[in-house]
Amino acid sequence: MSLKNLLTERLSQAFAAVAGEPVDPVVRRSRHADFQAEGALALAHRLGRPPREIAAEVLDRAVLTDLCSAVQVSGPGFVNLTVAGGLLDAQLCGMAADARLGAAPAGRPETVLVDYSGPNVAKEMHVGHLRSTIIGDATVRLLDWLGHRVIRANHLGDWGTPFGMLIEHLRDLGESSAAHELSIGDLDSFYKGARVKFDADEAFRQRARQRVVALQGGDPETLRLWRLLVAESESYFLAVYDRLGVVLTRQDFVGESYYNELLGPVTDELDRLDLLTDSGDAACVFPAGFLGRDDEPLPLIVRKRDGGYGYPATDLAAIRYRLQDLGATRLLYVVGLPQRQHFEMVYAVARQAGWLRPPARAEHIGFGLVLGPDGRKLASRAGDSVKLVSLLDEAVGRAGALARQKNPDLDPATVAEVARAVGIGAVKYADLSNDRSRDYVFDWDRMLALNGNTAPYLQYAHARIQSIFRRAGGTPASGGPTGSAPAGDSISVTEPAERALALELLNFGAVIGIVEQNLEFHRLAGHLHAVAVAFNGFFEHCPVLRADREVRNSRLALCDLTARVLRQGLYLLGIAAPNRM
RNA sequence: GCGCCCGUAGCUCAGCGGAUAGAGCAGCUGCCUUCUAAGCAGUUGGCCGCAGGUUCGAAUCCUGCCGGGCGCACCA
Repeated sequence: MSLKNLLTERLSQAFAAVAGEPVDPVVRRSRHADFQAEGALALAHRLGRPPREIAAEVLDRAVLTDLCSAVQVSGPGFVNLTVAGGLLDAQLCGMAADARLGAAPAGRPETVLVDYSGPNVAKEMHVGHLRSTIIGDATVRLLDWLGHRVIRANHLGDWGTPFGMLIEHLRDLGESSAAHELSIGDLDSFYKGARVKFDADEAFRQRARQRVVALQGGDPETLRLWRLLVAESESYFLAVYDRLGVVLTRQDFVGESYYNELLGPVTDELDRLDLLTDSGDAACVFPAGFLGRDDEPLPLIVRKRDGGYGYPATDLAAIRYRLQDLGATRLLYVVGLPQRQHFEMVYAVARQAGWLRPPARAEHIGFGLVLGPDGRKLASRAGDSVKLVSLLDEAVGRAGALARQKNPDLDPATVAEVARAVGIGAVKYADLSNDRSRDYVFDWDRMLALNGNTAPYLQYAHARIQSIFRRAGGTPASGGPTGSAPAGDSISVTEPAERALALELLNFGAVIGIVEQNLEFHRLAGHLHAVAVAFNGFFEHCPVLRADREVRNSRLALCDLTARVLRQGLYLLGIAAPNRM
């Protein structure tokens, strides 16, 4: 049990005795002690007694001698709690012996579907896909680690009218040269080539339209060409994901086209349920509570006037499939904030149709924009969106230059490895360390800085620990992302810097539990940063290798535990922790 | 017009009901014969957009303004 819970439990009993009813002691971390209990303040009004008097009586009745080395009433009525060293030691040892580092596995594992990344076939991946891919990846890693059954859903844009134009362009170029252009990742010029012809050439436009009809009609040759486009794009996306270090695989690609045959049946079902309204020849659902301009009810257009289906229909088919066929009880849509209303409407319809029922729920994991230094949406000098691969190349390039400059002793292979870990890690961390719902400013110098709340700072703390173990003449017991339990040396913290580090480390499990619920990864990032800060303080003030044997072993164990927390935390964010840098 | 997100130090951001609002950068000061100074320690800097309200207590909750961004029927 966590320190906070232990303290809460004991204090609850004392508070209940004083108040004559259950009271939350409200235990929090404190600047004035290790923890503080604030419950007396809230109680004062109800009991009509001064809060300090209540706090004093609570302390009188509370059994805390085995948990705290000092307790004190302070300020207007806070109870300040200093955790006993022995308790810290025991907690640290327990944590060190736990492969999960004190993070509770899911109490009730469920099937979670995460919809993220979602690039468009035959189009370049750009910064617009960055956040969804990174946040989705972290979501998948965390929930999977906690023992949930996680289904990764990469909802590719692989269907729709643009494919008429793209397939015709493919035929014009010839399959082999088109495939070549696509396989080298030059999707931009392929798409633009098609676009230019479509805009300028009436004959091409005609062919494109007919091709759309053929595609929707299931013409075998058209489908073959379409599959070629999709397959080439998928290969390209996989290369980008590999570079990014994202766990998406080809099996996770379930594009919009997958739902084509479900569109009719879903529409029929909505009709049977009497949810469908004919509105100007379009088949619409009007979920309650959604109003558009001029206060008219806002429709979700299931079938367009021309008989075609748009993305609302696909999203409805997908949500039904995910709930009914895949059995997901938690649906996470990692999609930009602007689409908030659209998804709220989809969920509302799914609820009205009876598909989305508790305990199943759907959540929009929305996020803001990536801004350039000018405070506007990040764009290239030419004004168009920045290719994701060029962004990653630059990240690795900059990190490599920094690595060579800061640590000239590294051999080229290590530099390459460090450059990748640091460069890609910096980009991901810059994203995940900010509140999802806000826009954030993309700034190379800041995200690659060794100071502050950055990936390199955390990675550096980890590398310093590994350096200690190299010099100690042995490798730390832990190796993988989760690691195994260390040698079993007992930990004993005495110095203030050790205590500060211990208190941060012991917070890991609670933070994981919170992020499991709200998927606010900046809280995990903030925790890891606090751990790294505490470690660097410890590193400065508490020699490890020069200490006497007993202290040395204890500190080595503390170092290993710190490394494991950093490594596991970074792993959950999708970031590598190199052993040297 | 309606709805959503956001206004915290010069800059980039935490904090989202509790004690004197915290980091990093930028500025100023110290610390490398000692486990990676890619570090540490110190210091300067804030009517928490404005105004009401709720509360023993508000940056945090409610209401109304002001400012910025984004959505709101057949493109995804």
